Amino acid sequence: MSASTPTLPDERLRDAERSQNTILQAARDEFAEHGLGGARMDRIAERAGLNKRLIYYYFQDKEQLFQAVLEHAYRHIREEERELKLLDLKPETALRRLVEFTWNYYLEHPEFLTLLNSANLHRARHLAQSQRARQLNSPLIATLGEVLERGRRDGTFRGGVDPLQLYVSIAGLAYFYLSNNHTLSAIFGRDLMTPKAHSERLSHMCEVILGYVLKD
Amino acid sequence: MSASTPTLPDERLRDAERSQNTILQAARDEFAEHGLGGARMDRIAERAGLNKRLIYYYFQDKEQLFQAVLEHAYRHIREEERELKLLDLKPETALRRLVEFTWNYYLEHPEFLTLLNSANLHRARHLAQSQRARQLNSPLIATLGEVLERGRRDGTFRGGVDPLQLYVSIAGLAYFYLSNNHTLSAIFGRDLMTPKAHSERLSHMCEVILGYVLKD
Amino acid sequence: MSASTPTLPDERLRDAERSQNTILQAARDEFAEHGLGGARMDRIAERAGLNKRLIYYYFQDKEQLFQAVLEHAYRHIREEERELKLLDLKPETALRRLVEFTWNYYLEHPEFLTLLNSANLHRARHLAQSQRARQLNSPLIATLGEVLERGRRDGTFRGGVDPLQLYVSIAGLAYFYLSNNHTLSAIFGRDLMTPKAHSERLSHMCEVILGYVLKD
Amino acid sequence: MSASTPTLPDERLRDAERSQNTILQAARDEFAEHGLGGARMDRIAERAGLNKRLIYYYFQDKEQLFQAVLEHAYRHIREEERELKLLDLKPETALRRLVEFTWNYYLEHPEFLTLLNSANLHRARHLAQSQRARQLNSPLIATLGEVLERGRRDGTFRGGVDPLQLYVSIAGLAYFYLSNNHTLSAIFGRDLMTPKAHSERLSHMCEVILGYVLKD
DNA sequence: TATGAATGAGAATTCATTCAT
DNA sequence: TATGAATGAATTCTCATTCAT
Repeated sequence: MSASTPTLPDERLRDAERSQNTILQAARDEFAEHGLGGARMDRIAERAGLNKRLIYYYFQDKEQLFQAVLEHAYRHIREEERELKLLDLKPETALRRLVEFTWNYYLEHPEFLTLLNSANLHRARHLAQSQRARQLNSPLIATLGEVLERGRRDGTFRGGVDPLQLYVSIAGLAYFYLSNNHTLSAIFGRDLMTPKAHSERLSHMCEVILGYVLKD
Repeated sequence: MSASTPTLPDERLRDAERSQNTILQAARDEFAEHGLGGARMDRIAERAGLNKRLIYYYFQDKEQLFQAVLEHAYRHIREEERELKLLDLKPETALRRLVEFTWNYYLEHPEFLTLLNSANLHRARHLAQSQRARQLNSPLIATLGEVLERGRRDGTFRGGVDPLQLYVSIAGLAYFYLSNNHTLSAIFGRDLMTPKAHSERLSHMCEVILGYVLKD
Repeated sequence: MSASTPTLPDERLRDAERSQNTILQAARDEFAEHGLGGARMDRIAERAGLNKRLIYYYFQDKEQLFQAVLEHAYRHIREEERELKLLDLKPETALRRLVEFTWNYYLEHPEFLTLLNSANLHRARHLAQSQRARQLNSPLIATLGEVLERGRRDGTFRGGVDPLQLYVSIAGLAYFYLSNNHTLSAIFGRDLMTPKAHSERLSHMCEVILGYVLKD
Repeated sequence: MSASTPTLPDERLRDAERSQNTILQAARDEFAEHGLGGARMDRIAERAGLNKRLIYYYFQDKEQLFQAVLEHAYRHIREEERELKLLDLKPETALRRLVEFTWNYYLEHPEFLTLLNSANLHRARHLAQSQRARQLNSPLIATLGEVLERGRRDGTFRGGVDPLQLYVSIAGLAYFYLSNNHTLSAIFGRDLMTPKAHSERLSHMCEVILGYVLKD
């Protein structure tokens, strides 16, 4: 039946790719929910609705699967960052946009945060082993440096700001709030995940970052 | 001396307590290094130099052991925070001191960061189940609020600063840098853990936080 | 023959089924010999000549394995009971045949007795949880009732005999002798398991039961 | 305080004896509820409200504790049987009384049934090792033989009845009903443990046994 | 007599992974 | 490409028992 149609090879390829993607998403969710140590290959197969053996067929083992998931996650955020086109905006707007983007991305992709945590728990060896690690090296720091320089030149920004430090700060302001919201909520008894709380946090972040960079 | 004295019963007590503390420290290290899912009860016993069975004797199971470790870690940082005596200092100094303390504590207690990560991965259920959770609720936010208020009144600080937001920001600036240093280093190709890098980060944090709070 | 035919998939199926049956028999023997509490999963695997993991693969855990064994045992005796075709015999012969069958079945299936003991020690929760419990409800009581009624009508049997009471009595007469033969032997110093003793017991049982049911 | 009173040695002895009895009762309940394999020394200590070490002090190990429990149980039923004074009654009354006693004893001492089951599961090796085993050998069979003989002589009983067979039958009629009531109830869907059901069973038992022994 | 601390051997169960088709 | 069957090495947890006082 299907053997007689010429589209088979392509279809098979597409099926193969689709299977890999299904596995990748299932794995991402499982790793995000349980961490690398707590993730179960059985559950990944179940989530994917595919045979467990297939995971090994495509990804060799749990470690390499995690690595693939991690690469995927990085590639995704990098692509979105590229879409920002910060250099098309005036420096202050660009910076504000970066802060907003970072906040919103973390908010909408909580799995990214836990994946990062897992990666760091394992001392980022999955990135070190990744041949694509360099591709993950975002041009964002360079772009941010250019934004800061332009701002300094047009007099709106102070000078002497290290773009890497600034980037880490922007990320940290969003990350800690979202990644640790469970312990924070438990201890301070305040729900940090309401829409109102979210918008207050974003305002706060903008004030802190722009207050630091803007001249007077 | 103690061998001939009636302190023997006490020593027995002390042994039990010492064993529990030894287990607690070993568990803290193991959980910090491998996360809750990756930690091994065998290794904890080995680290403690005690029989594995004893862990169950004192802590029932892995979950409750983790909970005890977490409570312990929180109690420790809360005690240190209390020592800061921020209200004895003038507001600007107090704030700077809090930033420095936070940075140094995280730097010297990397296990605290990974324990927090694990706790959050499990949605802080170990804190939720802890009857001491409330005691962990540090008076720090209230103290910080008082510092901010004093600064506002004496004209050095701006008004309208939410102490919880500020605390989360201070923590976040330190936390992200240290907790994620492996992925950051891997991706940006810069060693963030040299003494020089550390002192630069602390300077940056102070500038950001004080720049935000100080008037003009 | 089968190796060259398209029955291969079937063989695979048969392997799974065969493995499950092998496990079931090994488990039955182990449970019969040591009770539920004393049975060892390791030994079951060894008896079956299969990997221990496979037991969990097919039966989830020890409890469900026991349940499966119990269902199996009941199904088996019920099938044999059905073969008796008591309604094809005249009442007295039918009753005698039931007594003989019960005695012989218990004698030849000592594992059935200990399985029942284990099941009762656990308050029959394995049957309560069994969805097939009702299927195990043999039509024997109804059949026996019919036999008793026919005997009453043709004047050989007395009336007013509760078939359930009678069934329990028949079973009890055989069960206690065989199930408790070790303590009985130890205490009364008489070997109850010689062929002669067996045939004497069966005679006694027939006399008791038929003496009770037969008119004068 | 207590060291100065002369009653101390006695008191201590009495305490020792009391402790042993407490342990014995706790053990009996635990073994009855869970069987030998399922019983837990920890739970026995807990039930007794005494330190676990003390059990070993008095009973050496689990096996010997079980043996002691078993001996105790046998001694108890034998004492009660002796109280029956069957030889003071006329044969028919004596036999009826034995049936009633057996039923009631099993009904009021369900632990005896499960202890017997455990003992038999272990092939009565605890009785074989017991030096008191012979003492457990009840004179009941001899007594029952005498009752039967008297009945035969006075023309109320048939001859040729083996007292051991009869005793096993009496016990079996009660035992199976009570010991297996959980599986019987589950399968036949009839509650066998109501007072009404109990009295019906006892009537049935008397009819069966006396119907068998009484002439015509 | 009595007890809390400690232990080694084992027991159920889990998990990543491979086999065979 | 896809899958159900099978496995060995852990892993958590349990249990009877002993130590030390």
